[in-house]
Amino acid sequence: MTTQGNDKSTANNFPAGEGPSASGTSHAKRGPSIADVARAAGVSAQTVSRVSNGHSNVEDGTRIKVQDAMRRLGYRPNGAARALKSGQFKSIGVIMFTLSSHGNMKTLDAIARAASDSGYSISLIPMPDPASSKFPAAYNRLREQQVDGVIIVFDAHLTDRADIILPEDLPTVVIDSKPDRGYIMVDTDQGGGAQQATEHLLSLGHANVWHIGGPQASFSASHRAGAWRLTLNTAGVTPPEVIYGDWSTESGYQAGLELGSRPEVTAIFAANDHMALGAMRALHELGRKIPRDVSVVGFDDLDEASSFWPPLSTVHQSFRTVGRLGLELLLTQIAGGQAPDSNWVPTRLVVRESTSAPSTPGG
Amino acid sequence: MTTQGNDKSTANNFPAGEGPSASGTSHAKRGPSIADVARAAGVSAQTVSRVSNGHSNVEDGTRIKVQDAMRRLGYRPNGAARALKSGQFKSIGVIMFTLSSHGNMKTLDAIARAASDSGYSISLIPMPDPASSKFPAAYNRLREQQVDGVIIVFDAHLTDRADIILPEDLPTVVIDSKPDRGYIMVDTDQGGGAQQATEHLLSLGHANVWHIGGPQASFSASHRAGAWRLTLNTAGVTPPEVIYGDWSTESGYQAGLELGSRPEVTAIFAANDHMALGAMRALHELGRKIPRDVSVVGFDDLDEASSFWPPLSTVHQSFRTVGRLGLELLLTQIAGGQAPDSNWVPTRLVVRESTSAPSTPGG
DNA sequence: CCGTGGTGCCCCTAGTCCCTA
DNA sequence: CTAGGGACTAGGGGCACCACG
Repeated sequence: MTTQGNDKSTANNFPAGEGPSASGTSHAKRGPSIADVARAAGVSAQTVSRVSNGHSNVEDGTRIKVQDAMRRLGYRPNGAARALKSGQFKSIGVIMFTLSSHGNMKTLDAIARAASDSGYSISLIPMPDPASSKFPAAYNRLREQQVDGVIIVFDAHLTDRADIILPEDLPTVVIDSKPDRGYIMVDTDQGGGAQQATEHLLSLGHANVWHIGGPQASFSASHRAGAWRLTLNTAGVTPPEVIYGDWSTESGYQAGLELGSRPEVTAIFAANDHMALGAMRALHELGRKIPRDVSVVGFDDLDEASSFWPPLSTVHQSFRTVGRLGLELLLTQIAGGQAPDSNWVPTRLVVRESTSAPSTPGG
Repeated sequence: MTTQGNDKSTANNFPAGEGPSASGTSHAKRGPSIADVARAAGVSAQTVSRVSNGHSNVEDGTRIKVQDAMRRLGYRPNGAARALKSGQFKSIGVIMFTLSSHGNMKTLDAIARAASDSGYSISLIPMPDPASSKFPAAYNRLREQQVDGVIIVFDAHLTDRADIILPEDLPTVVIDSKPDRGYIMVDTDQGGGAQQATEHLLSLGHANVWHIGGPQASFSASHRAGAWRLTLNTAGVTPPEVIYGDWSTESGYQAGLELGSRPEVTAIFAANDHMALGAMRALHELGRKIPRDVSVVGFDDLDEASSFWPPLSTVHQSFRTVGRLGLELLLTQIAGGQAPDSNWVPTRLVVRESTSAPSTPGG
């Protein structure tokens, strides 16, 4: 008789007379559970579970009764309980260092959409501090949340990550241009893009191509610079010295002031659109016409690039494809499959009005 | 011998003889549980729980033993089990319509950082389709994930959302400029910003200020246009007709071509920086000097705005503050508190080089 | 053999009980 | 005797497994 429980509210008797419901957790509103639905439909909880998971061996009449009860009560399966039972949460963690960059945002967008399509949700962990010391903490937080896998988006701006160690017990995909250590990586084909840009300028008749590089410690930047150098060498041209920026428009501006003051400079390949924008501003100020006096090519193809003055010729990279592919590779791993280690997404040169043949013969 | 368990791991005998551990869920790698830690440390599971939750009544020696065992085993509390027990998952759902806008991204960044600081994680649901029909599905997915609250970021670009109904049983904050229906909202003070921009141009001596507006169905856009109109009226100036764009640089370019061809136009206030950029491109093409012939003010203060040609005077809005405040209001609700309905975050005018006094007397 | 109901367990923590100093 | 601290138990919601008609 102690646990008589003809309805739900029973199942434990309180020794002290106090009302049980007023104990602390008043704000945690719990929705209807599988048991409530079962009671309302006049079936057992297991049958409700079967309906909810689309199992086949349920009579049509029963199924309809149950679905009706679910709708009436506004039942939603409890993901936490499901995760506890199954060990899978249908959720993936995304670690990002900053959202305030065009590429990261696009990538995140693509990951989120692809995940949503696959029935996964995204748990986002921002890492304001690129210090590797904070890294394990982020990983641990994701593990606590029972994520099934992790995508790490290393920012192109991030420089020092030599000592970041990835745990091996959680499927992981890294979006970054540093293929080693045996993890799965995806990134834009930085080298291919830089080659396209450089070849474009050479084919227009420029005798040489100057390069405004990203920070030397950045892998994407060094890939771009390396391919630029190789392309020039292949064409029999001696690469001039690189002017290094830090990806910002301001650093591009500084580099532009320096290059613009040298009359032999007729073609500039900037490692990203922001620096290209800054360089163009410097060229404007120096009175050098674009593209008549100097041609400029960027890298990224920002949405605004077509509205720069003049509209910027640039290398388009598909962050969408990178994000989608990253998720795909992660799901493959989660399913226990083998994914290829290094994955490069091709770029596309977009020619606009910041490039033309040189008006004066170079050199 | 089957389950001999001479130590505490016992407590249940398996009816069928099968080994219990080998049952089916092979792919779901489960980490060490509280029981494993307890066994390793030679204490009970409850003591481990107390240590892990920082309760006070644990002897120092015991605590250290337990923490040591945790570290050795790489133990992480299981968030799903915790959520199941407590009803709170320390997780916030964020519904966004697009990440591909500067403002949304900044806002998300701010929300994510603030949430992280408060020990909450972010579950991101993208809504590619602004159709309201998809809306309940997104909400349901979040509810399944046991989120403690929801932040909805309505995109400024989104037009028709008349029939989106917010559930009442989950704390919700809306980031948008449409204060009604009794939900909690936060947004930039659109009107105040537009007023600052307009007053700036008037105070420079311009006889009138033309406006390139955002889409008419956008609340932020109509707030900005309304305040611009009111400011002109207050100054005794009859507002000219608005040229409507769709926030894109291209639409700004079109508007710029139209306004730039009219010699009486000496001052333009564009409803966002992208349209201002497009308009400036049109003015360049038409040969009208900025700011000598025409002054231009934008709205947003994009990072690149200082590198536009010329550097753009614009209204700075703090997405960071909006995001942070939104999260704060949500946490207040989750804690059962009362949050103010309408919250406006002030703007700041940033004067750069795209504005000056008119060189010729207007009109 | 199919459809249904009953039981145990996923992991954690609140509350209570019990032991020791 | 009290007080402090460790151990035990009971679910929280859902689903795999078996038993049963």
